[in-house]
Amino acid sequence: MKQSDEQAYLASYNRQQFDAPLYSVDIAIFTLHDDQLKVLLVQRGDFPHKGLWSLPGGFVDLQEDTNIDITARRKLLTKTGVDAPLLEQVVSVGNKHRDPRGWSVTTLYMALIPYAPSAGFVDSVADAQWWPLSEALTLELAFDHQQLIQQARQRLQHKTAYTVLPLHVLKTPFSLTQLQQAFELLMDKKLEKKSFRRRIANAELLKEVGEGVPAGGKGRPAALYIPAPGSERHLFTRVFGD
Amino acid sequence: MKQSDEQAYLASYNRQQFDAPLYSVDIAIFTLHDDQLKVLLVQRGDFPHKGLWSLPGGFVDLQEDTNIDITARRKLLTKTGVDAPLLEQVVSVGNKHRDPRGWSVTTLYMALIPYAPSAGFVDSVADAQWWPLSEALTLELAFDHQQLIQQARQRLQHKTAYTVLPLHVLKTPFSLTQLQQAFELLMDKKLEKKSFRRRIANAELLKEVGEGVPAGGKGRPAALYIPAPGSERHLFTRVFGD
DNA sequence: TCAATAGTGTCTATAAGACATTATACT
DNA sequence: AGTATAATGTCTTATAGACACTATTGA
Repeated sequence: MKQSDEQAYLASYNRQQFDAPLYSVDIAIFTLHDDQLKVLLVQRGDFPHKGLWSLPGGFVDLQEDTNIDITARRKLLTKTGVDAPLLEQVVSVGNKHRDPRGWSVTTLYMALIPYAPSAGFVDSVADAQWWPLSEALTLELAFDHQQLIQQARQRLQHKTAYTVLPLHVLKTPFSLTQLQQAFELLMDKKLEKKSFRRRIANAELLKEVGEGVPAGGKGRPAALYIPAPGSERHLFTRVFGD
Repeated sequence: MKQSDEQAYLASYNRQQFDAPLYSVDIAIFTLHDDQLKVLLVQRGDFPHKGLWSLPGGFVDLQEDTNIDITARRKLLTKTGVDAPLLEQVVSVGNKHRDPRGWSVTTLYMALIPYAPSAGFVDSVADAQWWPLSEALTLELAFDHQQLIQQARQRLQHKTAYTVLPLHVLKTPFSLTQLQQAFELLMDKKLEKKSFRRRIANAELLKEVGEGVPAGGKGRPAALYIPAPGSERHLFTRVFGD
């Protein structure tokens, strides 16, 4: 009978009975290009804030989406043409004022992808564009997306110090010099070459797969590597570059 | 005119026009008591899952709450009598199946508080109770709260390795032995006494404020400490107990 | 003096910082 | 040979682990 009480309650439950906040997801996708950290923005085609640049994102499709990770991936794909298999949740922000339509909550995701494969695709979407982060930080963005970008960037910087997150922005195979440059750009900090290589070598995260041309086309050829399986989940017990 | 277009849009915007997920916050509050990590649970008085134990939490009050942190703090206070000034966001979980009423998103918060001050208060709220974590993990809890507790516990354990989170579960003043016990219980791992004390001393996080009785009432009295201002934000560059 | 708890000394192991040196390619 | 880039050697420094030792209290 307790069981049937619950069923009666659910049968008569009306989701619209209580006023609820708007709920959305937003995605900060970063990449490296021209020795710069770039973020993908889309120009809003609808109100509110029509015409302003913003993070890709949007509302949950209650029929199609089974969870919010899927919502984030779908929104990113349809709005920008970019597919990011590894979206990481950063934070949720919810308050009365961030959206002119009223009380609103968003869950912010972050991801890193190599530049080339997506660039072609993105270029075909007229209103999606990679922005150098330094420029993006000076734009007037929709909603509180300026702050969201900064939170994502902070998480990025922090996590780079004890994970191998930068692996995700490189096309494979890559050289150790390229990997170090990726770390340096994501951390916004120069690293000692020897320390860097020791750390990577000791962790046994990479597989050597041959040789390639050096950076700049001159000099000694560099050994090339691909990530070893499971390497993305490696955690260092000591932060880097302190 | 672009401005007035936007205003016309907002004036005619109907929040109920699109079906939205339910949105709630849930809070996992931990404390230490009887040498055990405990979590605060409330017994559900309403459907769904009436009668089951659950994390305190609930829906946003669009009139009263200005942001979700405030929602979390208010829900915790009204449901359990506990006021936690430092709620930390853990993760948001949203999917089609976690709530029988349909698509639902929750933002999970976590906090640590000293046992005594709240315990009295909590005891007066009939349906709120501290549970040893080991027991809580065997209970049938409402919704996906079993998994939420585990995620909060994991974050707790992880953060204890590079912050001074355990400071928050102690009544001040405390001895270094008590502090070490707090670390050990939160990390679920024994620590070397000398390493622990060296680490704390080097970080200059504590202020000595006298002497007190030793643990167990026997033996040499222990020096007592309080946290120095700003110590809660200290980050170690090397994880502990590895 | 013994038991119990608080606190210190000291040696080793690990990994990062600094920076000099060697290696391999192209012109 | 000269230059550019890749890769390594090695000394110093910082901090954790291990564990023995001393210090201070009450019974």
